[in-house]
Amino acid sequence: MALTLYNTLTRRKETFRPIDPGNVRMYVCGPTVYDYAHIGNARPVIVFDVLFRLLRHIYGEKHVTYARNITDVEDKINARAAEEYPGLPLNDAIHLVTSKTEKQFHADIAALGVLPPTVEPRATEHIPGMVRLCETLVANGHAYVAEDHVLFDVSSMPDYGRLANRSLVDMEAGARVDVAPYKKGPMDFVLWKPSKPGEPGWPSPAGIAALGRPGWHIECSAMAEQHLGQVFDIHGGGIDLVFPHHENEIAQSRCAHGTPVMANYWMHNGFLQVEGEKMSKSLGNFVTIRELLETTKFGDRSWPGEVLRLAMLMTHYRQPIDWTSKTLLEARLNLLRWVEAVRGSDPRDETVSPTVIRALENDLNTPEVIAELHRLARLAKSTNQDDEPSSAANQLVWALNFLGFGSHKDLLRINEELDHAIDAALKTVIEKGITDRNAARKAKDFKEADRIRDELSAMGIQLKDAKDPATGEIVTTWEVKR
RNA sequence: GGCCACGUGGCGGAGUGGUGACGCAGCAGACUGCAAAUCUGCGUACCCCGGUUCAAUUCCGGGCGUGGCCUCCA
Repeated sequence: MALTLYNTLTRRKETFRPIDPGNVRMYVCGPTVYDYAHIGNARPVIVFDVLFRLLRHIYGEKHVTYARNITDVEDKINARAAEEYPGLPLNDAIHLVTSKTEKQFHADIAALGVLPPTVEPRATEHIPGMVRLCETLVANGHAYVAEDHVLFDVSSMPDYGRLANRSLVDMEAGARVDVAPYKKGPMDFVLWKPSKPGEPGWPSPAGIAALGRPGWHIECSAMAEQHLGQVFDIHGGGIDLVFPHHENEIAQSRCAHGTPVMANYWMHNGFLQVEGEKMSKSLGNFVTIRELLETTKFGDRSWPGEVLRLAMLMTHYRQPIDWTSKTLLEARLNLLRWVEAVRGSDPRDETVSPTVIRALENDLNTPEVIAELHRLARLAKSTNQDDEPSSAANQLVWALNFLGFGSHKDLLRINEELDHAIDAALKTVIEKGITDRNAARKAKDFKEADRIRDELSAMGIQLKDAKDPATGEIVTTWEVKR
């Protein structure tokens, strides 16, 4: 089956046909680095990581270029820098904020099993490209200079609004923004603006004498052009970026290059809510990736990155997702189950279940993938040899690996973390309890056996008795209560 | 006000013009000294009102509800 993707441009699922199968190119809007990434930021990062992995599987690792940018010039960064380092020159403070935040971001998403993109361009390293775009747009009549700003003239582009599916007339009718007096049209947007003294500034385009800095959208146009070319295959991001960010990127790039499209396929992940409400600092439900990984702030426990990743993939990427501790518990339970199913296996020949690939090829239907993982786990744990448990376990290992949950070894480590993360002293107590209890059971002193079991249970340790299928002996294991 | 999504069983969550998602919870059986765990099996659904159709949860129209965008936002 061919890869099919939902395209926001056409509002339907389409067969994916790359411009050049030898170099499939994808751009995804990355973070603006001024603060810890929150769990909503993690969604596109994970979703497009899955797509990246799938594209590499289909076209070959060397034939996919994935660019995910870092925006390190922006008003919020300036504000944060001034606030955090009031004693430093602004530009030094900005550098501290952006480099620190970028490091945090990389550490956070690495914990989520996200592969590094092929290139990770920074906005500040692409200022000349932005200046050139401005120059071109002014020269060809799509932009104009006013009060040291360069503004895009939306009336110069007949199909402006096509991605967001709205006409200029609609937007102006619904406008509720004060229009800057120097704008020709109310929807015109800034490509370049003057810097205030002390702010980061670069030599301006189009004969503007004052130092300036880029507007919000231009950085993506410049970085995409440099790393992927004027027209490329896939452009992704959160659905809230459709308008104005992506619409304006399209306007700038297409009008500068004279191309009918910027990217052939536009993909957008759905919005994330937290416990049924919009995530916001004022509601107090704002939650960062790092808090989920390292603190017990959400759901009274910390969560391994694999659990967060799975929770994100349990809902289809275009659907809204409600981020709840219940969802995380369910993800954790599923993961434990799968890890248990592959624990004793010895995976060799790499075979990713065709069902998994087929489900992903259908517009990244990860819930269907998860159903297949459950099926494989059931077979792997089946006692019926006709089900070929070892083959199923092997497939499960490779499917999980393919989806970014790590190698077989990593999976066993997850199990250790989720199940046996307990200090050595307590482990000794548990082992002794099991030995004593089994002795008591042999002596038919069930009162004593149950007392030991209850005592461990009160400590949060669950004993599990299982029959060894070969010998018929009862083997007792334990886990931290789920 | 304009535009765009979404509304599936107790819960989460796929999908489909006519029969099965899947998971959790629940119920039953096997196992167990009894439990738990595990294994096996089972049930219940498609917001409301019209329309199209032999047939609609699925397509179309209207309504209601929730969310998003129109201003920084993944």
